[in-house]
Amino acid sequence: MAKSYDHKKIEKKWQERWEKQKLYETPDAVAGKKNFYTLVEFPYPSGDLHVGHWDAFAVPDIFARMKRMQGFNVLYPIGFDAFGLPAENAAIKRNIGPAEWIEESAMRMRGQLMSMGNCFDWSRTLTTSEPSYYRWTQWLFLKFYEKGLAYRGTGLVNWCPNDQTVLANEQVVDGKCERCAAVVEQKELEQWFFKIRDYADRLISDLDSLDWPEPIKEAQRNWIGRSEGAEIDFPLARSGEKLTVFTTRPDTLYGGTFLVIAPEHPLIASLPIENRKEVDTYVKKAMAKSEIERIGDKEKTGVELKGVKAVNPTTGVEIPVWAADYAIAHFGTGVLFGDAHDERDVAFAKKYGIPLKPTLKPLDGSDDTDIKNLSRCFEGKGILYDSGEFSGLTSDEAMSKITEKFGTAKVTYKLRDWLISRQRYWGAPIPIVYDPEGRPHPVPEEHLPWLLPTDADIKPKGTSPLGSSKELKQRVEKLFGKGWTPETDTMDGFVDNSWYFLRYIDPKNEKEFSSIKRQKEWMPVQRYSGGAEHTTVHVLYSRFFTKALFDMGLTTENEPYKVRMNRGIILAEDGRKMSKRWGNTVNPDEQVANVGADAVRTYLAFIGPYNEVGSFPWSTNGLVGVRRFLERVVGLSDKVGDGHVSADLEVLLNQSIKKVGEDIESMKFNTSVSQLMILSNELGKLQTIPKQAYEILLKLLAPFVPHLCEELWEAQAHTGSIHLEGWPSFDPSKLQGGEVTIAVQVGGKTKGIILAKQGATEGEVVALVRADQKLKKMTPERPSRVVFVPGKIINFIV
RNA sequence: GCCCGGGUGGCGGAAUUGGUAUACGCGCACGACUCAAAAUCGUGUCUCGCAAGGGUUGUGGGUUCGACUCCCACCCCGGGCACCA
Repeated sequence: MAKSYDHKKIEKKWQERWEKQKLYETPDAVAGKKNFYTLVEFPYPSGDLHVGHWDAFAVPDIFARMKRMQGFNVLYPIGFDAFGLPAENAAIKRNIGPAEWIEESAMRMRGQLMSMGNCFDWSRTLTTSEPSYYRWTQWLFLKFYEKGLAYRGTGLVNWCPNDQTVLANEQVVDGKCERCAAVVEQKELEQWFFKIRDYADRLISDLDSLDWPEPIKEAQRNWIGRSEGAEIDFPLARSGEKLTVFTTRPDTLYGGTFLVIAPEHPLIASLPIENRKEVDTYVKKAMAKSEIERIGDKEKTGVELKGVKAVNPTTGVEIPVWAADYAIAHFGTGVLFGDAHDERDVAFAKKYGIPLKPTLKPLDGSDDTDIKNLSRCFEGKGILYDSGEFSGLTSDEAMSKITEKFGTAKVTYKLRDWLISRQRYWGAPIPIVYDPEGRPHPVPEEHLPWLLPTDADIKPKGTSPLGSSKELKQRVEKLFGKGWTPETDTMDGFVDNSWYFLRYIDPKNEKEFSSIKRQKEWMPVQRYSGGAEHTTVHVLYSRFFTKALFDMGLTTENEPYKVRMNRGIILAEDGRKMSKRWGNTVNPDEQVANVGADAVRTYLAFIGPYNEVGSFPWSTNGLVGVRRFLERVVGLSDKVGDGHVSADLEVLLNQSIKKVGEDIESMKFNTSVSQLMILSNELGKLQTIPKQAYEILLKLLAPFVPHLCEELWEAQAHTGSIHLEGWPSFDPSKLQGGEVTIAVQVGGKTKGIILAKQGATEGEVVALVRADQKLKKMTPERPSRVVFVPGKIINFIV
């Protein structure tokens, strides 16, 4: 009869005791222990924890706990990402103030987080919307401003008509707002930006040295979108002006028969255009289109800038200039030359009857009539002709030579500077004030935190809510003088969370945002896991922050995260995404009430490989299976006694210690759980379970099942916490028993297995096969060859 | 279109990195216990075959004594970028 397993009682008991004993408070340094920083993305206070949160926080806790047992001083912190759109929208939906909402929901979530039984150090917790935190967000803004990395710029920006604010490029997914899915519009506005583009090269090249999964690196490279090419000046005929184009294919320059300028290009306004009215109409129409419409429109449109002629610098030929919306204002120079070796240029030229001039033939010398008569567009690299002194060269040879003669080598990026202004209330106020002439000035440090006023009308209405605050207006006039006005935009929430990991390690510091001393003790983060959707947003931004601060001497690291991992997602039982709309959500609180936090944690660990991004359907049956496993472990304790550890059991114990430890280290929790099941199944077969063996099982299981293992450990007459025990070590010489199984093959096909003593020679194994009734018949008597892999395979080749 | 992953039972997934494919769990079937059911325990469970045997890791080829693993071509799924010059 198995002992009862009252998870509610056990989990409550140990959570209280841990808190009382401050078991998980992490000192900055412990003699004889190395510091180890492991991090998970902190939640925004949504009011309720869902299964995804359990997957995000309770599963990596297994890793943190093993590291603790392995003798590291482990920091596993948690806090709330409380500023920003999600939190504010949640508050507005419930019709209460964001500050109240944050307080209320953070309190409830804290309780839910506690129920996971994680080894979070709550003494270091932080909330980004608290003045003690955001004063440092503002301080960092001022540092960026000082270094010219924060600037005010005018240009076309993404505008979400639903959230009533501008958005960074990273927050626009397929032309829609990532939060509310409204189609994003383009607006010409003056906004604050961070110069992340200055770091584009380093953000790419430093990836090489990082031990990160390739897909994450690749996604960042794609996002930054580095292109090498050349800038080439095309002088305008009968004018001192010129248009500069960017191209990645300077080898086709001789065939450049027209220029294309982006409709939004500011230069259009100043060019001597004869058909000004027509052009202006086109520009207006193009700009009214959303990004989605523009991309969706396969048909290219454009208008010729009559009266404007550019000169191809290679030939001196005058060529027409067109405005067309397939040219993008913010890529390269916003101007390109059209030629016969680019599909888009050819399609455009054919539509409008612009002449084309092919200048490349295939490298292999194959027939190129179809290319010459323009029935096929050849985009590859080839051999040049009709290209002056460069005729006969290959594209690769010609590119650098033509660049040298007519232009300058240049690198450009898809990445745009980070737009950080938000026309919303719930964010850190940008610490800038304007003098009566409208010039910006930083708010002096002594006035930080530059408090978010409480008297503003927070409803989003397209202009910054802070503009409605009398208190802020008066504050500015009082401090700076009559006619001075405040900046009324707040900062993007992603600014707050670009540096939070540096605050956990020095959370109470009132003099610095994060001291170098603490950074030296803790940084870099050894393991960082989070959602795949943050790859080109938060992860990129925080890398940029770290690098910028590193250059200012404010951080010790050039890269914040030693290892970054993206987590998969937990689907509903029906294989779809969990959604209130489908009514298929799983409430973790209910599951915890039914089977306990320990079972839920272990089930999520068991569901699939944590180190791979996948989608895993929830299975209540699977959860029950894990609960049964834990009940069996409880049942085992009845049979624990002073038994002798057999040779076979010793091998299994050593194998288990190795497997479980290694798999936790690489976040393959599913296979460590499987090994623990194997071990406990084997122990269950014994009449008496040696105490020593049972206690090894408990220690290996403790990171997964922290409450129950503590209870069972105490029942074995221990007074200290199992979580303060050392992680078991294995003896590499005892990973194999005296006997090994050897597969017997004929021509590579397995016919059976044979048991041989460890270290058996080929002759001995052959003799065993000959002695086996069944195998004797199947194996050739006179094989042409025998392949023998000691301890593994004997292969008879006919 | 370019670039990353991936394709293994009814399902989630294993496979010591070239060496017994399908571990572990779920589900299912049968049995034990029970008046019965649930729970629990036991046995079985890739496939064809009564068996002896044979076949099987998306498809087709190749390398090798031996391929889920390496190479080539193709198909499909997931993800990133995308009128980026």
